[in-house]
Amino acid sequence: MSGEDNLLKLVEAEEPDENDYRLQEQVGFILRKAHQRHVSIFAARIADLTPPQFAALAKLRDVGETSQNQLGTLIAMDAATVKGVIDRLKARGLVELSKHEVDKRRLLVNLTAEGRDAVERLIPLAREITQETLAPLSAKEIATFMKLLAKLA
Amino acid sequence: MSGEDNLLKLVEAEEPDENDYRLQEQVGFILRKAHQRHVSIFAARIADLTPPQFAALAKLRDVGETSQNQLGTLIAMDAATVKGVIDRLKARGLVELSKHEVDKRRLLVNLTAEGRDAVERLIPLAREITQETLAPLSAKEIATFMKLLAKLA
DNA sequence: TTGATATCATTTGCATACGAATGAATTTGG
DNA sequence: CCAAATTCATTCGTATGCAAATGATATCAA
Repeated sequence: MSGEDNLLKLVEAEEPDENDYRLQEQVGFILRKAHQRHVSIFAARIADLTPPQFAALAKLRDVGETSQNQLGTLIAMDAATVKGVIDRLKARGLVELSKHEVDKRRLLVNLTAEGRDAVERLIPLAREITQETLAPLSAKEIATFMKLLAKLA
Repeated sequence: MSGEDNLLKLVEAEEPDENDYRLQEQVGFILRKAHQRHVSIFAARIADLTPPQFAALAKLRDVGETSQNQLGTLIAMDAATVKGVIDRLKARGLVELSKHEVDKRRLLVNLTAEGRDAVERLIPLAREITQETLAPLSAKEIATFMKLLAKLA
């Protein structure tokens, strides 16, 4: 092997082939597909609610009445997005809105009785959705995956 | 401990506490957040193109001219979505459309010279985006994570 | 106290994302 | 060969998701 060959190999090893970019192997692309698959599984099991809508209801069940903005922070939605989600839940009678007595900027959100019933009814299905999403992995793999995924999120 | 206590424990063990559903630990919720983080990193490095738009360009670079539908399959977008993406790329002169000579249903998509230049220029940035997205993980963790994520997608 | 800042909510505009319906063209099966 | 099924593309409606601008209110600091 000549010295030039060694140099070439070295360069290739340090600077991965310019012509070789595999979209299918990029984490962003696979993350997008994995998310799509999960949403699809969700829709198959819970047809009348989207994952963000369910997230809002589940979080309200946890924390009780909160401001719209605070809820958005808790479920990772910006103000514009959370407004749309809450509007639709309100239109369906699953949440109710009220004004904060002291801080007049805040819009308080809470579950209605119907909303609470809905969450309680859906939580078992949500557990199944989680299971089905993770079904391609073994129990051990699931533990590893969830740990690493949490680091990325 | 009474027999009733034992029964209670057994039931709790089989049927995980009804009142204990933690949204923050569900794979779908974390997957959504990880995806959001990636999109945010992407936008910070490549301001004038979205991840789906870049995916279309990168895939066209790989496979050359294809039908709009086929491209959608390759980058995991349904027909309605891919149409919008291609329309916007076309409006910016990055791809060009033509009709398939034989099969008149098909709309062929290809990179323009400008589109090809853009992809080549952006691929190094895309590599950096992948790296930054995975930065919270060690090299070993990255290998593990990508293997498991691929199984889920 | 008041002027600068910060926070909360809303609105607009743009870009995925997908189900469902439609129309045109092709392929398949009898 | 021809009717049925399939494929490709488009359109419509609905739902995130985010940046940027705006207005109202609250907090902070000089």
